[in-house]
Amino acid sequence: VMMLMSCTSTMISPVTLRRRYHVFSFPSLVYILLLLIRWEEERSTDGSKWRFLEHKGPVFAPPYEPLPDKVKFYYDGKLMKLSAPAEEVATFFGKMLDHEYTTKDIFRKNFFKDWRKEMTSEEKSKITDLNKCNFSDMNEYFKTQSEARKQMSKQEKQKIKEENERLLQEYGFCIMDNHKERIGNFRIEPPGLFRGRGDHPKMGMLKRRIRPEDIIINCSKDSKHPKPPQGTKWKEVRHDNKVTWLASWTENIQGSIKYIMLNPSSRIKGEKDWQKYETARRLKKCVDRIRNQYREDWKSKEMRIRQRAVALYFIDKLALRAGNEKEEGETADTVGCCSLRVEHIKLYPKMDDQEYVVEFDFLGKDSIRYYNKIPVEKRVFKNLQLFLENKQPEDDLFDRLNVRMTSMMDKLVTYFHISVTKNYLSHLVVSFLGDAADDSIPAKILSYNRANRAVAILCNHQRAPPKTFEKSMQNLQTKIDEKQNQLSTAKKQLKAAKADHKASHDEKSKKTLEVKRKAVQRIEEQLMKLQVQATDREENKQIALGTSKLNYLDPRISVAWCKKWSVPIEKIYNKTQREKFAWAIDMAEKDYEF
DNA sequence: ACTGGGACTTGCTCAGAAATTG
DNA sequence: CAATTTCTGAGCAAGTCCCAGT
Repeated sequence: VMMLMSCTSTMISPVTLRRRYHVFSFPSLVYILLLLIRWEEERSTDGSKWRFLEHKGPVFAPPYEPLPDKVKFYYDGKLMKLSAPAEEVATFFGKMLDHEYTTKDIFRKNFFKDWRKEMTSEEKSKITDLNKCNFSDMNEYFKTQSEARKQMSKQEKQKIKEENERLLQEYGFCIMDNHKERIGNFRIEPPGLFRGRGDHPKMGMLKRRIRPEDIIINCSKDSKHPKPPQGTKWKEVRHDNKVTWLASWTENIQGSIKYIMLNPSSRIKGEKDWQKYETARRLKKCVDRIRNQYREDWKSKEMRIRQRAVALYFIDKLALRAGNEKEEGETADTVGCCSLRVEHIKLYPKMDDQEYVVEFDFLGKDSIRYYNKIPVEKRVFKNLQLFLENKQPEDDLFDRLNVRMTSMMDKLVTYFHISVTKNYLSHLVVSFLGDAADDSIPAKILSYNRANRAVAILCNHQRAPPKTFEKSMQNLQTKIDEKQNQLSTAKKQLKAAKADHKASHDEKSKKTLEVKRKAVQRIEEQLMKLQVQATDREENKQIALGTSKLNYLDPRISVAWCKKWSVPIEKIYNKTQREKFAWAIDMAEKDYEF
């Protein structure tokens, strides 16, 4: 713990992230002026996040449009006209008829309960059984509608696009400390049915419509405050520069607060991101000592120290999440390291040719299954046996341990989670990204993706193989075969051309020879590209790369790697990603070391 | 010291855009 | 050019962590 504290105390001094603003779309003189002054400034030390903040407030969901009369609803086979509020909620369900959710008992039960609350007393007395409700006409209607939307003419589509663009220009940006910044989510979430993931006890509940009266606005005192829609009022307007959000409201399912915040490309998010990697980098310096320490702690007299040491070992080795406690019955039953229960692990003193194997099987974040078998050190194994003694399956594995047992524990776990995993992961990448000297660009990118994949696998970022995977794989294979045929044809032609040239030695045959040679080369390149693509896709079948690329890999490593091997940055980051990582692209030189 | 909840990051899903193919 | 496949971003749920109040 002391080691960690000494690590903490060398915190980076109040962030000074240099940021250059290359792009301005704001057509005002002010911004042209700002463009000329390259802006580099100190952040304050008192925890304030900004000095000036001005925005136009959120965009609300469009009001409910009642269904046309031709769309019918039947209860128990009989036609029924619903009141507008009841009808609106009914349409939420009607839209989802094809979704698996609507077959789930909990979903149906929760929906029905909340739906009844919106009914008139007359409706309430009639509609008592969801199974007797017929939403199929509604469902049909919405399908037709979306079909119609797809069939719209180019001009109509263009018009919608322009309208969206206008909304984005008006509400999608704010001014924070002299800069125009993109807002992440300026639209208020529309009403609908809550779609919790996994076995969520609240799935199907009505997510109510948010009104201006629910919204707290946050902006500078001296800014032009956003105007609430005509005839309405904000819940509150405050001026809190210790936080980064522009607006917030309380959601009715869990009672938690939702926010309107800036886009990842914004200064405020970029700085935070940069800080995260800097913390991880600093941890690199003391990680060895920490590892030695927790190994020592496996022998501690105190049970809670031993539990902590084993938990840390898991987090370190397997990149498990910390596992905060959560309220029972409020969310799906998922766990992380510290909240593992006896039922989630199995111990095998011997398994095949390995000793001391621990088998993990539990639902983690988003109810994604974590399944893993790993051999551990004898001492860890013995400790685990000890922790399991006299316990029921539903008891906590680490019963003496609480993520927040002490503030020290907080720090420790925090460090491990954000640092060790991430730090370690970045290391992994470095080693994977090591040598790419004479590979072609596609081959280099393959090796980049492999490094990315290694991280994703460690973090258990799985995905279901895409529905069309097999087919698209086959298509690719066909293409490869075709290319191969093409290649052999081209090679034959080349050979013929060579012979021809040898025989005649004239200019014309020389030219043909050159052309053929080029053709072979080109086809070979194309073939190679396809083969690399096939390998990449095959390896990527069950793994989602996005999250680790966006949140765990220090972008400066990627950028440096690109510079070092002359891989264009566009090959690994798309436009949005380049915006998010602008700070890293600006900062990292080819010799950057994590 | 403890705890509730506020703030912010992470991560999945799906619709629509873009690219590719026939 | 339409049909199909792939990619991208928006949307929002679900985590983590920290701070303020007791």
